[in-house]
Amino acid sequence: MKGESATQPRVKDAAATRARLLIAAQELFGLHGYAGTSTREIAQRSGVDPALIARYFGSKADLYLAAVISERVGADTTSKSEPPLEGMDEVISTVLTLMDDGGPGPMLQALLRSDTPPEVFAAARAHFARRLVEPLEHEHAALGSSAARLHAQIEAATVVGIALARSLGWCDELSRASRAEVSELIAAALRPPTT
Amino acid sequence: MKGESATQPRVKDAAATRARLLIAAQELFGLHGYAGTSTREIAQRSGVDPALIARYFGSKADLYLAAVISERVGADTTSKSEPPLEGMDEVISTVLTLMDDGGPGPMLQALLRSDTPPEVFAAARAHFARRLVEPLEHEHAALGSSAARLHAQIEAATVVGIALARSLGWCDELSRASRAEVSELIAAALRPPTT
DNA sequence: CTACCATGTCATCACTTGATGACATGAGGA
DNA sequence: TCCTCATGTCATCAAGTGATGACATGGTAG
Repeated sequence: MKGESATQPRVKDAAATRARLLIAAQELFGLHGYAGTSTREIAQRSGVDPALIARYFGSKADLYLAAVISERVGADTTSKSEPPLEGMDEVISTVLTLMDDGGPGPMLQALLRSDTPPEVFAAARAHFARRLVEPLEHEHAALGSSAARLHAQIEAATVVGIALARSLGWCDELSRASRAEVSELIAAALRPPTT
Repeated sequence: MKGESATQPRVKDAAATRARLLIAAQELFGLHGYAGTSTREIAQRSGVDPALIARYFGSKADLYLAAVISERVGADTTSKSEPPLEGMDEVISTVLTLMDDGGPGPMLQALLRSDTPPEVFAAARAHFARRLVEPLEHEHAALGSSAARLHAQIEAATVVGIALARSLGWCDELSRASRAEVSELIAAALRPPTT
């Protein structure tokens, strides 16, 4: 019996330190990207010795990969189930919310930057397709729309573009507008012909 | 009379070296961002000694700033006139074309990355507003649309988002689609109510 | 109790970065 | 011609990078 309580931090707990590193990595990579984040920063933020990154993840690139893969994008990653997003409105509000909270996130950073290791980029791409494009594609398919995939990809890119512009502060009005308001506008812009 | 011909590279020509540095900086910063590009890379690509960056621009950050400011986004910067883009269609095709040619470009890189020096970010923001948002805003205003500014900003973000997704290879179908096709789809998505 | 091994700490490596100043060179004026 | 200074070259610095291996420590099995 281990006998440790969850609230009291155990002095030596490999799983916990690994998790702390992963969380800090997600936050920092999500904010500053791969090249813009040093392993020492990650270690400091998580209160862990830098050398443990090598022990638990192998290298900085591997840690980045782990951060991208285990990132929450609209669903829990803790539970394997990850209920998929259910349609345009949910995709929009999810992306806007996540972006407001923690910036672009590792997945988007990986997609936006060319300093991303190819492995990581592929993983991020797959993530993007599965969490954002697929729900939209299913919605299109259900409505009998033609070229469902392409339209879904365009919509996903639109949502991401607007969320980026808003949360990174490219435009005054857009950044000032409330999340609900922006949600409304995106939905209106993307859904005129149907219904 | 200097007596040099334009085609023959002069052995010592401050203006030419400065220009070469600036062009290389625009290309590399546009591809790999600020932190992802080293001064030595820029120097090597332009065939110039790294130390001259300091001489001609002061520092890496200053060079970045110069690269952003003097970047072409849909118009010549060489001539002060810079005829503004004339409407949605022109904005779309311009952004798509520039992105296909040279990647996101310094301005977008500056907007996308948080490692951007504040000065540079401000300059990029201004550039974004002037070259992309304003033309769209005028179009809206001309049509008597309400909230012209906000709508213009959303449209600009949409165009940029889709262009990013397409040129960076986030989605298969979107990246495979021809520029004309994508142009068409964006225009169709953004212009349903009017006309 | 003791010995072992997972866990954590520390010093340090080789390398790259941006930046600086001393020096070489060549063009143009006196 | 010779001087001068803008221009270009080079060696080098201090700081920071990712990574590695030796060592300390403490929980736990025997």
